[in-house]
Amino acid sequence: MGRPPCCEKVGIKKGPWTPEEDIILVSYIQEHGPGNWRSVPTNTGLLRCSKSCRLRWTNYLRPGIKRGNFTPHEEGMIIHLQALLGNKWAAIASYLPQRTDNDIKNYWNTHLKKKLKKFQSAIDPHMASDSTTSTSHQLNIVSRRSLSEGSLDNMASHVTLKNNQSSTYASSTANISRLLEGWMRSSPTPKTLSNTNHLKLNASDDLQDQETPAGNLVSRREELESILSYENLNNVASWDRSTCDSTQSDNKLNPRCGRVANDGEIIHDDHLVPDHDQKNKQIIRCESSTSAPPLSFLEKWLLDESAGQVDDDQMMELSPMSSV
DNA sequence: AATCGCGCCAACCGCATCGCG
DNA sequence: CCGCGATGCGGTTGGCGCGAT
Repeated sequence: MGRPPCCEKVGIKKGPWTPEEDIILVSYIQEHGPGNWRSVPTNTGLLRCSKSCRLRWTNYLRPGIKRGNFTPHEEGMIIHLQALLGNKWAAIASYLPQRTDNDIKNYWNTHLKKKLKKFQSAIDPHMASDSTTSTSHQLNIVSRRSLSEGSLDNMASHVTLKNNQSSTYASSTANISRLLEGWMRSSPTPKTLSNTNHLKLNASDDLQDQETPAGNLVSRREELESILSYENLNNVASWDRSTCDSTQSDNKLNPRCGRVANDGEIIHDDHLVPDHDQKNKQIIRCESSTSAPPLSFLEKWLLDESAGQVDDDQMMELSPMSSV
């Protein structure tokens, strides 16, 4: 016999919430605070299961939720974070505090997937059907431009134009890197990167052994570019993402299973191959800092990339929200 | 005006994970 | 360490609205 449904109790109401139910729930939470959802239906008299109450609160009634259209910047962030983290909607949502994971998930499924398809067709018809080409990698290219230029639609037309200019474009990592490199040069906030070394497409590169230019910013950028490289992204896509579970509110996000020191510096645990070992999980999960935690590596990078495009309000949004 | 098809999104379902005794 | 209840998360569904025919 299978597991009984969560809300099998007779008399439990399902379906859309009424304004009256919303009011009851909100006033209860105002008084008692969110949490202890099990007791909410009993204490309020709501004929809803605890899950339903929690979902209604977190996805709809919670204060500070922004509804309506996603901005191009939000779009870019979602695409980029999705490429890095996969379908970890809660983790992605923590970087867009005004959006719920459900919202982001819906937006991804209804809008961004389609846009990606459109983009794939534009960038290379073969690529779109080539299962060996990492979707994450394509998305990273898209998202970085999207962050910089404002929208995915612009990106698709940009790439179409680029393809027309060069009929020899092929879905190779080299060409992809060239595309990315071209963008890096045209980035609104160019950085002093080593021209020869700033795209690393070999997953066997040992990051620890690389000589990096002085300055954390540059080394981190190189770090990320390595992460974003084709092979590494495939790795990221294939390993169990839970090993870098960023849903823990006090963890620093580190896409490559390193540790993030309090100053934001990445510390690699290269011996920690992604696996299901719980002990490793404990190590991989990054230590939380004390008050006013520093921006994570990824946040800094995102901020950096979109500099000049992001207004102050959006900047504020970049801090991962502590769980409610 | 009626019907159909489709897109969107709130909500559900079930598994995973956490936390406590 | 283990079991169990509570909570979190992500995939999926169903209903509503709207445009096309």
